[in-house]
Amino acid sequence: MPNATRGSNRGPAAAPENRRALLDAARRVFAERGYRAPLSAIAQEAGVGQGVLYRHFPTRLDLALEVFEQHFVELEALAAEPDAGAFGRLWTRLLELTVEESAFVEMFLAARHDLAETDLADRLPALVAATLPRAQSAGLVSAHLTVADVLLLQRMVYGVVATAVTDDEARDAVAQALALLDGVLEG
Amino acid sequence: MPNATRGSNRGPAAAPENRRALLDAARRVFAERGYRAPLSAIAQEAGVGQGVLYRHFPTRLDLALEVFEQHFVELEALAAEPDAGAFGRLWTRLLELTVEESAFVEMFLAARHDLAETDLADRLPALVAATLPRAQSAGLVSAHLTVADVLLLQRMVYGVVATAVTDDEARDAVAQALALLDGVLEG
Amino acid sequence: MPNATRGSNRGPAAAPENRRALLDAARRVFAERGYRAPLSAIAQEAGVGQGVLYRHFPTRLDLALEVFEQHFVELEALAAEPDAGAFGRLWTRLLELTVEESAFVEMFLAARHDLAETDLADRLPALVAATLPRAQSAGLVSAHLTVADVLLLQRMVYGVVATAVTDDEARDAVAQALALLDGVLEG
Amino acid sequence: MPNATRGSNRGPAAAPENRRALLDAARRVFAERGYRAPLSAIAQEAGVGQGVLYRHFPTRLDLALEVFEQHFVELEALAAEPDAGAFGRLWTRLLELTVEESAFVEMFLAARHDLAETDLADRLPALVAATLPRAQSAGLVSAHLTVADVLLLQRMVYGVVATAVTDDEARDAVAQALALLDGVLEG
DNA sequence: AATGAATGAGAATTCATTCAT
DNA sequence: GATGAATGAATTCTCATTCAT
Repeated sequence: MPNATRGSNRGPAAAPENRRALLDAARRVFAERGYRAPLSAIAQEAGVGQGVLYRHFPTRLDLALEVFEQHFVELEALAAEPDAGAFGRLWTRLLELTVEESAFVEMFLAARHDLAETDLADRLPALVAATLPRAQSAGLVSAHLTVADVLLLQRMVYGVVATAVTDDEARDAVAQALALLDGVLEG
Repeated sequence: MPNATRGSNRGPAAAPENRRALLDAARRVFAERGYRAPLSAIAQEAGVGQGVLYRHFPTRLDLALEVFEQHFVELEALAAEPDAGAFGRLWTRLLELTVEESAFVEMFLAARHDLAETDLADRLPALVAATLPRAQSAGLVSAHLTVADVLLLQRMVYGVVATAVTDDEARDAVAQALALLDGVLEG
Repeated sequence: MPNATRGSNRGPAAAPENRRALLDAARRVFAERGYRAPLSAIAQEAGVGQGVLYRHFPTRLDLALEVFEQHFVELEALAAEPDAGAFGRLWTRLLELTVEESAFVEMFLAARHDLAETDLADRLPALVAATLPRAQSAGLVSAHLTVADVLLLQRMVYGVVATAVTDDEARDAVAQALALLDGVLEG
Repeated sequence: MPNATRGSNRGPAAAPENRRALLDAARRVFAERGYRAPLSAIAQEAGVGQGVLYRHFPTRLDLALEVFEQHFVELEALAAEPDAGAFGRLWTRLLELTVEESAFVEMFLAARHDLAETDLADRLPALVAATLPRAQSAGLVSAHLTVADVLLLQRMVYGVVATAVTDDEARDAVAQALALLDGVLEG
C-alpha cells in the first residue's frame, strides 16, 4: 500500500505546466542519454512524480510523438506559406533540424518501428508535395526532382549526420554532401 | 585418473572453437535482437557458459569489434587486388554489406561512440585511398571524386538504409538513391 | 455571480446519485475484475472523480460492505414473511446468490478477515434462526437440523462454487451436492 | 548498468539448497501473506537474490505448482498402497491437508485459473479412482459413492475451511460437517 | 461537495557481472 | 579454462491516497 507522501501537491492547476516540463525534460534527456533513457529520469528531470508522466504520456512513444509533433508544426507552418520560396525554406529548416537536433535523428531512428503505426511518415511527404511544384515552376529547383527524390535526399543527409562523430563534423560533412549533390538539386 | 568428460566441460582445447561459436552467435543475435541484446542470449546461442563469453570478450564492444573485423578482413582482401576494378568491387561489396547486413548498420550506430577510440574509422578510408586512383586512371570513376567524397556517399547510402522500414524498402531506396547519384559517381 | 455549471461539477445535489452510481459500479467492477480491482476503475465506471469515491466510501471494505448490505436487505425481507415457507425461500435465494454471484463469493473470501469486525457474520444466522423452526414445525425440513447445520451446509455449497472452474460447472456441481445432501436436509 | 555486488556468492553448489530455501520460504510467505504476496518477500525470506528466484521459478505459478507437487507426492504414496484401507488413509490425509494447511487452500483458490492448463486437476480424481473401489469391496465405504461424489465432498469441506474465521473454528466446523455427512459416506 | 491531477512507494522483471566449483 | 548459478541494482509500470481548485 503506497503512501501518498504529504508534500507539494500543487493540484490540477499544475497539469499544463507539468506537461510542458515533461516535454522539455524528455527532449533534454533523450538528447543526452538517447531515446532509450529511463522514463524515471525524465520524470525526475521534469520535477514530477512518475505517475504524472504516465498520466500525460502513457507510453514512451507518446512522449516521442509529442516531441516530433512540435517540429512538425513548425515545418507545416513553413509549408503553408503560398510563395515559391516555401519549399526552399522548408528544405533549409529540415536540414537544420537534421543537423542541429541530432537527438531528434536518433530518437526517430530508435522509435522508427513503433512509429510505423502512426501517420508521421506521411506528413513530411505531404509537405514536400505541397511546396515542391511551386518551386519548380519558378525555376528554383530542378524540374526532374520528384517528391520521392527529395525525401531520399533528406535520408541521405540523415545518414551523414547519423554517422558523424561530433556535431561539428556533422555540419561540415553535410555541407560537403550538399556540394556533391548540387547538380542533383538545382536546375 | 583421467576422467575428463564430466559434464560438458570440454576443457581448454575447446577455447578456439568457443571463440568462433561466440562470434557466430553474436552476429546472429545482434542481427535478430539488435546490438543491445542480452549477452546471456549470445552465450546461450553459442552453447557456452556466460563466463566463457567474458573470458574471450570482456566487453560488448570487444565482441562487436570482432564482428566488424571479419567484414574488414573481407574488404581488405578485395582492396588488395591490384587491378583497376578493385575499387568497383570494394564499393559494390560495401553497399551490399550496408544493405544486407542492416544489423551491421545498427550495431555500428549503437557502438559508434565507443568505437571512437579504435582505429576502425581509419581503415575504410585507407581502402578507398588504395583503390580509387587506379579506377580513376582507368576512367571507371569520375576523376573529380575524392576519397572523402566516396566515404560521404557511403554514409549517405547508410542513411537510406538506416531509415528504411523494411529490408525490401531499403534495397529499393538504395537503388533509387544510386540512380540519383549517378552523375556524381561516373565520369 | 452564479456561474454554476463549470465543467461537470453537478454540486451537492448529485451526492445520492453518485453514491448509487458508485455502488453499481463497484458491483460490476468487483464482478469483472475481482475484489482487488483498482478503486480508480470503480470511480471511472461510476463516472465520478476519485475524491467522490473516497468521500462516500473511505475504504474498499466500506464499499464491499454496502454491496453485501443490499443482498442482506433482500434476504431479510424474505425472512420477515411469517409463513412456514419463508425458510425454504430464504435457503433457495441464498443458494442462488452463492451460485449466480460468484463475484460475491470471491469478494466475501477476500474481505473475510476485514469483515471479522463487523456484524455481518451474525446476520445470516439470525435469519435462519428466525425461519427454521416454523419450517420444521410444518414438517418441511428435517427436525434434526440445527441452525448451525444450515449455515454449515451453506458453507459447503460455498466450497463447491468457490472451487468450480466455470459458472456452469458450479451450477451442476451444486445440484449434485444438494442431491448428495438430500437425506440430510429433508425429514 | 547493474553492479554485481561483491559479497556472498556461494557458487553453483548452493543451487539445490537455494531451491529448497525458496520452496520453504514460499510456503511460509504464501501462508502468512496469501498467494499474491510479493515475490520479493519470498526471495528475501529465503535469503537469496531476486534473480535466483526467477532462475528457479520463472513464474509465481511454477512456485505454487512445486508446493502443490510436494503434497501430491505424499498423497500418491498413500494411494499406491494396495490394501483396502488406502482410500481411508488418503481421505483422512486430504482432510488434514485441507484443514491444516489453509494456506494451501487459499493458494489453490487463487491459482485456480492459472492451474487450468496443468494436469493438477486430474491427479486427485485419479488417486480416488484408484483406491475407492477396493474400499467399497471391503465394505468400508458406501457402495453408492462415486469418485465424483468423493471429490465433491472434499470441495464441500474446502468450503467450510475457506469460510472459517480461525484455524480452530475450521477444525470444529469440519468435524461437524463430517458428522452431518456421516450417512453419505458410510455404507 | 465534486473534480481529477499529483504523489511516490511498491512490485515484477531483466541483465551485467562475479565467482565457487 | 569452462560452467552456470548467484547477485542485486535498475527499470517499468501500477495504484492508493491526498489535495488544490
